[in-house]
Amino acid sequence: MELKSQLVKKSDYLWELPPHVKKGMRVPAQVYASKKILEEIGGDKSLEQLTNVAMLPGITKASIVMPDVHEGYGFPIGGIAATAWPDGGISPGGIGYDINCGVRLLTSNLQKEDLKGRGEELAKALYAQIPSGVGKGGNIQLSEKELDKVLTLGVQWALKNGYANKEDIDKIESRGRLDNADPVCVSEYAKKRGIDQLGTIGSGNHFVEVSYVDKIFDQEVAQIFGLREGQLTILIHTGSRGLGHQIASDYMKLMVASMGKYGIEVPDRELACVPFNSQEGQQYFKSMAAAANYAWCNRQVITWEIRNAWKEFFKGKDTKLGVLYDVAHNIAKVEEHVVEGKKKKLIVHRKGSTRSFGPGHPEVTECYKSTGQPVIIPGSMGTASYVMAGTAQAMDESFGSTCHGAGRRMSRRAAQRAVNIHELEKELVGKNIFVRAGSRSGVSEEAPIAYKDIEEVIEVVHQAGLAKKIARLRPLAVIKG
DNA sequence: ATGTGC
Repeated sequence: MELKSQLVKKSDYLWELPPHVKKGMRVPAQVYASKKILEEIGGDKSLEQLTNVAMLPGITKASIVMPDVHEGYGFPIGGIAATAWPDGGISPGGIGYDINCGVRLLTSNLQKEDLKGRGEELAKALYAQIPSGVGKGGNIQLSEKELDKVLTLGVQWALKNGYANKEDIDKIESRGRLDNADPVCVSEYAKKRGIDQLGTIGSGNHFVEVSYVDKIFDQEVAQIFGLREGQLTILIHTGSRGLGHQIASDYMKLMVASMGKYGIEVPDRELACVPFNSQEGQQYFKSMAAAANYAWCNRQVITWEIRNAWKEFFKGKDTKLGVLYDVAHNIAKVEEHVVEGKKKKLIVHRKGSTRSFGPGHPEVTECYKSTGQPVIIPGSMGTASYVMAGTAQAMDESFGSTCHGAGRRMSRRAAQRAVNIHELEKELVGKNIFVRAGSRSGVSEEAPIAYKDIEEVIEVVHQAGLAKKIARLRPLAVIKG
């Protein structure tokens, strides 16, 4: 029977496939969605993948997806899989090819009016300053030894080398550094691909976007986050580039080869995993941490590039740019969660899913302790993005996780076919949004119709209590690969 | 996502 028709309604925003729907499921499969979102789910392999994930060794409580779910490599994108520490499975497919793909939000001291009539000019100025595109290198020359330091130190490297302010560090998830990173576990080829890509955006759905605060939903929290209506903000969405991609490829291959040794069987090779505490598991985890550090460093160097361009562009004005927060949405972390009343140490895979740690959590930075961590959710190109806050309910239900974006509803190819690029460009200009991109086909793939409605996705996680709406941002200028 | 594929 079709999986979708077997979904059991648990609440207005939560649906479940019980373990008996498919042989081998160890836990239920859960979908956070409204009725409207549900209509768009299941046209691809995402539900099949969700139930496959429920078969992972050591999977705890449930295999979970958010309303932005869509098909991914083995695991669905928009999902969370927590396995039992120390010997539950760790799977590169549960993290994705772009290790520590994530989003950073910068806040300015300028208002929308300060940009009036200069949107296109700003897009050009930023495009000139920030390298982008597939396979593109950047302007920073690293020696092999320095690259190893980036992999080990993350944003600490950026601070030591003048690309970061001390205040930035506290406003980055895990302070921009995972200390278990080990460059020895990273292949020479992966390093070669990463050595000249620090400070670059890449392509696909990666971007730098100048936006403004269009609406505030929670005045008190917005004030603590440093947000006010009309304020210019900047979103950075990118990850670990060729380096992370190569690490993912290297270890997916290794895990397929070593899985049998541990007696692990999974329904799809793309779910290949090994015990977290096995030699291969640890090698991957240390390598993944190195890629995560690279990605945080990448978003930090891009911040530095933007700060330089901003200073020049708004000469004579208050050009200070602060970091509101930086989140990873493709990563695995060892975390403690309460499951069935008991504290448990888990390996939490988030693939296209964002941490949403609530108020008072020890891992939430001091300045946001009272509000819960900032959660930054980018919408599709030309639509809104959201700033949310983590909740206690997310800690109870979804291992402290929420969605990561609008989520595709059309494949890249389908989008290319469906979108008339000239009309799309006209439409964006009509909305006063200036896009500067290296590839026109790349813009088509990212057209808003290729994505779900961000408003609906946000409403689901807000109503479900997994994150709280704080502010909405609207785009003004976008830089893409 | 990715110097875009077995």
